[in-house]
Amino acid sequence: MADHDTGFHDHDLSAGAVAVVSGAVRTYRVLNDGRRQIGAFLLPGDMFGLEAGATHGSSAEAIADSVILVIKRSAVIALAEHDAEVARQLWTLTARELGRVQNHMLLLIRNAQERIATFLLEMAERAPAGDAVDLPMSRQDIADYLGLTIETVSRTLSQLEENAAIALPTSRRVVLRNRSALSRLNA
Amino acid sequence: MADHDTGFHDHDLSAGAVAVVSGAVRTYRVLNDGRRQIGAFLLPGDMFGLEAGATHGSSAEAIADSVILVIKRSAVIALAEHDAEVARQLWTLTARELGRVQNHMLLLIRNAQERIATFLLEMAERAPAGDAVDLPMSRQDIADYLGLTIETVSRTLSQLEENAAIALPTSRRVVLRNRSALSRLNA
DNA sequence: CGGAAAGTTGAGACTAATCAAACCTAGTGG
DNA sequence: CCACTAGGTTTGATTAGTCTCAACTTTCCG
Repeated sequence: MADHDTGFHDHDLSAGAVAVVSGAVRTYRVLNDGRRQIGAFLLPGDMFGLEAGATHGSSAEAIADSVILVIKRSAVIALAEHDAEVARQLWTLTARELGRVQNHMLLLIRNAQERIATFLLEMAERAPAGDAVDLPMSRQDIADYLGLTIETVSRTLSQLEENAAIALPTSRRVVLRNRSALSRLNA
Repeated sequence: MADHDTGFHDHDLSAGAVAVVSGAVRTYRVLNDGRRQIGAFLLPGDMFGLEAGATHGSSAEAIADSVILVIKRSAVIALAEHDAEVARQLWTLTARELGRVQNHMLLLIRNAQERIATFLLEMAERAPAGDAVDLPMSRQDIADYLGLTIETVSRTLSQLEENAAIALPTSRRVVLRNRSALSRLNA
């Protein structure tokens, strides 16, 4: 029922769902005109692809060296046919994902500073602990997640650094210096 | 298990879900700063509020004179405990809603013309038939659904009328004159 | 080292928001 | 039946925020 894979690329989720063991994965959809919208960043412990019969054309892709568990969706669904508890958990999983996407939608009607602030707080929440966050993704990924351009992402991070809300020891490492300032932006 | 109500106002969905019999309903969330995001417009036959344990603070509100069925969520969930078919349908419902929200999210990263065009095609698809669409909602509702301002909604509709893509006999009535032009905008 | 890729910064263009005024349209009361 | 009003809508002028295009800087790796 489960298989594993390392550093996989461009997995279309039609056959299987994925569970991230280590590393990081992005899920995304591509519009006709080439624009890419990243739906989620998956960190170790996260799963994706079991939620819907049709996860609506989403694909998944490793960002960094990752260990991934690929799960045959058909097997899980067959299991749910006979086990009410599995069925209930699938529903819960889908409902949770729905809530996450609804929140992400609210993010997209806010301005650049608010989006970045929310993103940083979100990542910090999921990271081990403390105020230092290691971002596994590129600026382009952040941009596609937040509906912005790389330039705006970069500029906004620089602004937050000037305001002493964060520090950027390296481009992939962010230190939250003033969480309440960030929270104020997190409407 | 079900009750009915006419012209209801401001229903918070925590206790019950709703099914629209006639009229129209909007579902929405309000941000801390007062901005409102409309999640969906419900037309006769549509349901809402059974999807998630927590539909994440959404409320529902009638737009026009409506007949609404209010459903006790707890009753449905109790039913699903014992009936696998009901459970499966709840899951399907949630999955479908997830797909809808994902599409709505993609809408929000597009420009005003594209958002309006997509919205009009979406409404036309759900309306009885033909090229004439009666919008049950105000410009403010459309704006809050699309993440725009009323002025931009109004201006964009006027532009589409100038381009002969649509006609606006009255502000609430839209005639699709050139669907392919609208579809071209619907990336 | 040296080159390529990723990230940052700058200047200008462009889209949508904001602020403000004018314009319907549907009710209301004279 | 006709002004009058109130709400929603449209239009206009200006501003603010983000994108685009371009140059420059840093980091990563051979």
